[in-house]
Amino acid sequence: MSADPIQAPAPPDPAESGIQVLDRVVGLLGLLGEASEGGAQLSRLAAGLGLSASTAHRLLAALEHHGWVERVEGGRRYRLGTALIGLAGQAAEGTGLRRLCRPALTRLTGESGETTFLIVRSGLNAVVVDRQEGAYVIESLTHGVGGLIPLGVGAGSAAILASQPPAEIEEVLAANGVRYPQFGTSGVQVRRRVQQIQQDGYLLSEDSLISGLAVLSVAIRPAGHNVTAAIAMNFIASRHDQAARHAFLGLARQEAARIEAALALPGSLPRPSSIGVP
Amino acid sequence: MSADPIQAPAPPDPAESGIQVLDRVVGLLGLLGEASEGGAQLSRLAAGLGLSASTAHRLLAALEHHGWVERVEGGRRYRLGTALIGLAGQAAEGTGLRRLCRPALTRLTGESGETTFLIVRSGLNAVVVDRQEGAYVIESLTHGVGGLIPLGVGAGSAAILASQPPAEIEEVLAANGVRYPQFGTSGVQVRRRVQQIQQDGYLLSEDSLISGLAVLSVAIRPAGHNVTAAIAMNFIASRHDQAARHAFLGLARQEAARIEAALALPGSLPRPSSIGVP
DNA sequence: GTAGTTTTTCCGTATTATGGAATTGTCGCG
DNA sequence: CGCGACAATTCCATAATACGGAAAAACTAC
Repeated sequence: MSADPIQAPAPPDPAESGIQVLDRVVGLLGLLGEASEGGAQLSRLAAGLGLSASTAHRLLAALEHHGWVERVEGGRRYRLGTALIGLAGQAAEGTGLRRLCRPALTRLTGESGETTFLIVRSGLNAVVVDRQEGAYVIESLTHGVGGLIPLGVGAGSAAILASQPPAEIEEVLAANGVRYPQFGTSGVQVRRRVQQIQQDGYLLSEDSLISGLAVLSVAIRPAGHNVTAAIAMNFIASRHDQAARHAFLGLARQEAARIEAALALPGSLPRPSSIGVP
Repeated sequence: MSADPIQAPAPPDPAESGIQVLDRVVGLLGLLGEASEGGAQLSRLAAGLGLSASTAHRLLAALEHHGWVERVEGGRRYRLGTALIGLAGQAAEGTGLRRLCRPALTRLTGESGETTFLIVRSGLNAVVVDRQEGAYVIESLTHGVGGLIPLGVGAGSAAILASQPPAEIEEVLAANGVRYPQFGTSGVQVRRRVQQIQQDGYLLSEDSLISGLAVLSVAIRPAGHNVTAAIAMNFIASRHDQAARHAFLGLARQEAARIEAALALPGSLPRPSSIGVP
């Protein structure tokens, strides 16, 4: 017999890691993240992952014990816990990138009065690591720190994608293809934009997903490291003329260059201080 | 024999949850969070938790697979991964509190030019859920979004503690007692401050941990819910006189009241929109 | 070039998580 | 107000899972 009739040759599910408890926990947290507002109920979660109710319950209880999951006021529904926020803070600080870039973001927001973002790659997504609010809050910009965006969608995210090696770009495009339509774009569009960025070294676009909103982004590509991050700005198109926008672009490129230079020096990342507590 | 000589009666470690893989993962991530900058190496992590090297390796590999852990450039050291940042963003948005409070923070920062924080309880800690940067960046304020502070230390954190039921307060004070000295304070001081807040309903202090830095905080105590959050402001004392500080306090109390009112209405939390992507 | 340390892989074992079944709790409807 | 249906929780025997010792490989230091 050429094929073993009983033992299927272990189909390697890309979502599995070798430790199922972890896979399941990750799955649960993922579902909880999607579940909006009122939280998710046990049975849905269990069904969503193909778990028995008892297993789901046991895992959730353990997660709750660690503060990774909370029960919504009423008592019966689950939601992501605040302990995760703390972990993430440490993760964001971990590379030191946020600390290094914050002054740049502050300066950019100060000069322009617009909202600036620091964005980093995370697998197939880009994640907002820091954000400085501009003078005018743009209502539709709901992506705060921790916001996830498919790699390629949006200015900063596209800039990061554009600075990946070609093979990597193709992989991402293939993997994210199905998600693009949900975000009002397409693989073709993303590819075009990426090429544009590779050519120019930046993105400055008047016609973002939201009409009247201009976007701008510059990738941060330090020499030695492979941190691929980007600085992005979103602003109301009508508030500035083309000259002003190009001025902002210049500032952003300057800040990016400064950060790249700082990263080139070993030990450049400033150390944290533990006092000064709100 | 009165005591069983072999089977110790399962000493219930408060850090254990019933699922050891999870406990160990939490432990690993905790250590990784403390490990600064260059990351942590496998052997230290394993030793820190009393694990065999192989177990630690297997767990870390699985975590890396999920993006919860990354390997620092060189290749051999570990650090927290960006996927956690994404999770946290969802956690922070989960309650809807951040979305609800952001306009308030923006207004407060706009009026005062100072940095404002939204802080929420997380177990024995308070965690910074949102932060709006003031016009002047105060260098020593390193606590960005996700920053962890022992409950009772710092203005916002103390305000949250003060709004807990008395028994709870005692528990927290007992548990956190040993940590206070590390943060330049003491259980006695914290208790005094908490009583002050309970009496006044707010905290306005000129003598924070950092000289020349004034702090201000107001708890958010919605009627039905038990969300205990706080708004805090840190500002340079010399930039304002006492009258101005009291004006800011008034604004903050007003915003807190507005938020409490909004929380009282069911369905008050605004829904997220998925467009508007940096 | 060699000795020592750290990381990674392998694999038999027993500890651990599993899920079916039973119990308790909660909600909706007659 | 009480019954029926559904969801959550607890219990427990089972086997699948994660464990860690040992050996190999990779890397560092000397």
